Amino acid sequence: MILNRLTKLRKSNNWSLQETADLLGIAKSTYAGYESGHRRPSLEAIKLMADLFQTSTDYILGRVEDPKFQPAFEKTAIELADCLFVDLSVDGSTLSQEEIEYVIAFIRAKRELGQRKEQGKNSVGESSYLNEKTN
Amino acid sequence: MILNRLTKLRKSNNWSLQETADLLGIAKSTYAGYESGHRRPSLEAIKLMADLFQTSTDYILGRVEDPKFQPAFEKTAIELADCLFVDLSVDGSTLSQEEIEYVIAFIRAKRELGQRKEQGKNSVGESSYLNEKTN
DNA sequence: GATTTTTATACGCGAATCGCGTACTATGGA
DNA sequence: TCCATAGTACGCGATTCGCGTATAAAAATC
Repeated sequence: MILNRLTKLRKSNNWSLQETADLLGIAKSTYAGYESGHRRPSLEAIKLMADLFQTSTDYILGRVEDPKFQPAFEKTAIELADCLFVDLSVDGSTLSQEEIEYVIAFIRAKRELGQRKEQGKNSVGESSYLNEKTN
Repeated sequence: MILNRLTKLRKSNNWSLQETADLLGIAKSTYAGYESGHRRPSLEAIKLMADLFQTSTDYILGRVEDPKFQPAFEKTAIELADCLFVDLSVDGSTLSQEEIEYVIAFIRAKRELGQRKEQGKNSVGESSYLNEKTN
């Protein structure tokens, strides 16, 4: 069982622990225990969560990587806050959930400051300093 | 959890209860309890059986009908610097190439500062203290 | 047919742990 | 400041899990 996945699934729906627990019909502390690793869900709880999060028990238990039964790149645009299908990485190491949240906040702040670049456009200008790290 | 499925899976391999229990590394009476319904498997046991019988936990738990239905196993790790083929977005608007470069620089700077502020929060695996300075 | 081996089922008990209530801290808004 | 919400952690009662063991049926061996 992979702890981060539950948290990620819950946050992708913008649910609090209390909300999620209510939807599952269990106590908040119980569900919180699942996410923190203090408690492990029963078989029923696993199934309920798979239903609620619209994924599979195999994904929650860590047997498969893909939460959905569809290709990861079906969509061309991946919303960062909702990026369950892929792991993003920088310099080879995967971004943690917290880092992703920082990035989102960073982007928002940057846009807030009036740095409004064209949004739908892609200027494919390769930058040189990005490739300084070689594997 | 659907009782008959375990028995069918076991017999399709022509295994006895003892054989199956040995393969799973549990007591015969324990596994027999799963089939008879007297006992319910733990999360580990469910995963072990899914592996052994080459099916999914969802099938054993009765969430899907097809025992051979496995989700796509495409490991999707996107290196941000190389993700020209997919669009990332925040709040619905696509990140420009320049923004992505800023994000990469942001992440690198953040990691450079040493991310020891968080402890035991996200542990990918069992050891949470081991990977603070790996490569 | 009798004896031994294998298979399947069920019971009882000690140990493990599940789920809940509760308390605590941190954060943000009125 | 006060209050509400979010997240975390602890203790306890009750559930039940996993094992050994016993029993019965079936199969195999002689």
